[in-house]
Amino acid sequence: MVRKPATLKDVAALADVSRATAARALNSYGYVGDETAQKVQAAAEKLGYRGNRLAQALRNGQLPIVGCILGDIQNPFFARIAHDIEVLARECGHNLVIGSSEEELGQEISLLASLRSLSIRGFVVAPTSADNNAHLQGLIAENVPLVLIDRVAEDVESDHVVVDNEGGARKAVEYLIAMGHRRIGLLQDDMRIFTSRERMTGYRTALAAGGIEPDDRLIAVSQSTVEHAVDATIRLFSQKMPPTALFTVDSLMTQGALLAFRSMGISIPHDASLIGFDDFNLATFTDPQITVVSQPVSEIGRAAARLLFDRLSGKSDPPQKIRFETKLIVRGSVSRHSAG
Amino acid sequence: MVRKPATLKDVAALADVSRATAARALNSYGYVGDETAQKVQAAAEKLGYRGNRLAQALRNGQLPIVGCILGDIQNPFFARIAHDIEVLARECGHNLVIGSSEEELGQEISLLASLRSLSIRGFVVAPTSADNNAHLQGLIAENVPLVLIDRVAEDVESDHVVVDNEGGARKAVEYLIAMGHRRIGLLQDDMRIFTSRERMTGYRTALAAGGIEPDDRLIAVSQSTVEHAVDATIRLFSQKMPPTALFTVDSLMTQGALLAFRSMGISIPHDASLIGFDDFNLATFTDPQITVVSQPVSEIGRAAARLLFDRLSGKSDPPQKIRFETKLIVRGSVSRHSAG
DNA sequence: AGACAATGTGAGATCGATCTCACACATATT
DNA sequence: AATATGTGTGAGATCGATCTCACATTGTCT
Repeated sequence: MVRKPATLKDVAALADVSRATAARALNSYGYVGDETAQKVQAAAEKLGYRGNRLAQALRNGQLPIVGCILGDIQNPFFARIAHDIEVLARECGHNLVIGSSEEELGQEISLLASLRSLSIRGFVVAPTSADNNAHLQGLIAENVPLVLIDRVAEDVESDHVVVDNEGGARKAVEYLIAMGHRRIGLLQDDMRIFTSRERMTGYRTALAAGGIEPDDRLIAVSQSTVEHAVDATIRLFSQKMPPTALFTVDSLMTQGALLAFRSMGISIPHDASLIGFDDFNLATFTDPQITVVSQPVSEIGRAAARLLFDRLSGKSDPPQKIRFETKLIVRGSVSRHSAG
Repeated sequence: MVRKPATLKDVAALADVSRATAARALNSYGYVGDETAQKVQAAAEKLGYRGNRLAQALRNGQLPIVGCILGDIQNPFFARIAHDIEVLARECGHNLVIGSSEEELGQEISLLASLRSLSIRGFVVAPTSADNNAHLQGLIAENVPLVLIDRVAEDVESDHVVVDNEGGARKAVEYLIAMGHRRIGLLQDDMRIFTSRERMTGYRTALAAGGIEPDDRLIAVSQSTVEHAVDATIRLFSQKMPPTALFTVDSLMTQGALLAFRSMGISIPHDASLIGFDDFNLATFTDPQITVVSQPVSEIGRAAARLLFDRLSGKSDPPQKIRFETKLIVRGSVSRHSAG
């Protein structure tokens, strides 16, 4: 009952030619007689011959698969990117392996090792850590195509696609300052993460430009999930002198902050103002709608995939560094603060 | 500059033993002398030997990868499932290849063919079509482990994990009827999709039980994206006699309906009532909060992965069919309709 | 002493596709 | 007639890991 898939040998036997000839007929290279070619085609057809990509890959050293290591596919930002990469990979005859690092460096490393032993052709990685990247340097050293996404890793000379995190954060905080806020909270990820560092820098730069003394008590760190962000927000706003405005560094955190505010009875924008980094589907469904810094999510995955497939098809330019602009989208979650 | 990864041959050469012995030492089977074993270990260590999973797979016929073909990773429902499967796969030493069928049967078929030629060990599939499934039957015939998810395919005898779609839809519509609605709209997917059929059945059953004549003009079909759902909702509610309540069959459609209502100036629940199938993150962020039929999303992926890995480890029970219950979560998007 | 296990090791086949090489036969060129 | 060129085909090596088998070398038991 358990049919094995047909092999080239089977096809060759049925067509009564050698394996070499069968291969020539099916891949159309070298000399093959018309008649022979047709016999082989017919035999292949009849047996439903598909070829074994594993064997092919072993021979030529590479599997037509690209790997993608992201923080978490459940984050809509990464889901969108994964989707776009998959579409382009499919167009290029490749499949996509996905792994979540869950923002753990160890997991990122072991995932990468596991995928490398598959002789995968190339990788798109959103590195967990900005500076601990021997594993990525290893890829470069062995000439394995790599595109970094969303985040840059120091000392790793590869293509990358990022957005202007610092500028985006700066715009957000400058806007809050312009609206009269001076106690501006920051809800951010782990500082190992590149985007977190950059957004933090933007935050500090804007504060400095506004002549505001930074205050560590206004900064909360949390994992990038709705649940953790809720807790962090509650901690932040339970202080004696809570912030009057909050800047959150990604959309899951923005959602967490919203939930926290609701549970604490803090009304937006009356009791506190809010700006989030990264626009999200439902930012306009809330009342008021949420003011955000948006990034061109739909471009990032496509750009990364394009860079990767350029490399795979042999391009060997110096590493390309793409940086997309961010945009402040003013909605209704920030109110003017009359200085106290 | 381009180091190739070390092979077993390299290790054997460095340890000054044969390939066979090196393999025995590294995989600990057969007889190997202690001293020899250590020499080999040391050599492997030194060369950073990793083994080539491709070659291993070619030899034993299977690659430690499972494939996952879903409608669209961007749908949070599928993203969650993909994530849970990936976690379990990782625990079992497997990687995950993801493909989006984009609800196209042709794409599902070609994706599956492509993954099969990789000698992937097993599949989790959310089949696009309820009845056109020769490709899935082919898997079963060749004894490739397959778990269907979210949807069942007729005549495919395999494990599956679904939810009680019909019951969920029935509960939703019964609730609307109990609240006095009689012109109840349905916004659904393509009828090829299994869940769509079942939810439609639930809808009809509830109407029949309530003594309400079904009316095709109250039923709109749309692809499962926010954008398409917006259009479909607008068409539905632009009629002379629009519905007084709407039941949407998934969370993206629910979001689309919300957007459409807003753009049409229809206020919920005052001008129209709304229930969605599948709870979503932000259903409680809107004002009013959205009443939904929830399904245990976090269980589905895990259950499917467990079934798959049970098969992979040799279990050969008759196909298991898991069906999770759904639950009506009453929030604020349905109002009592005083019959007109 | 001779037979028989237990313990170690290596040579070579295997998985499936591809590619180099050598060989066959035709036709064309001097 | 002898050499070159063009076509078509098959034998066998290769990719890397694994596994069967055969062959050693010990030690143990009658």
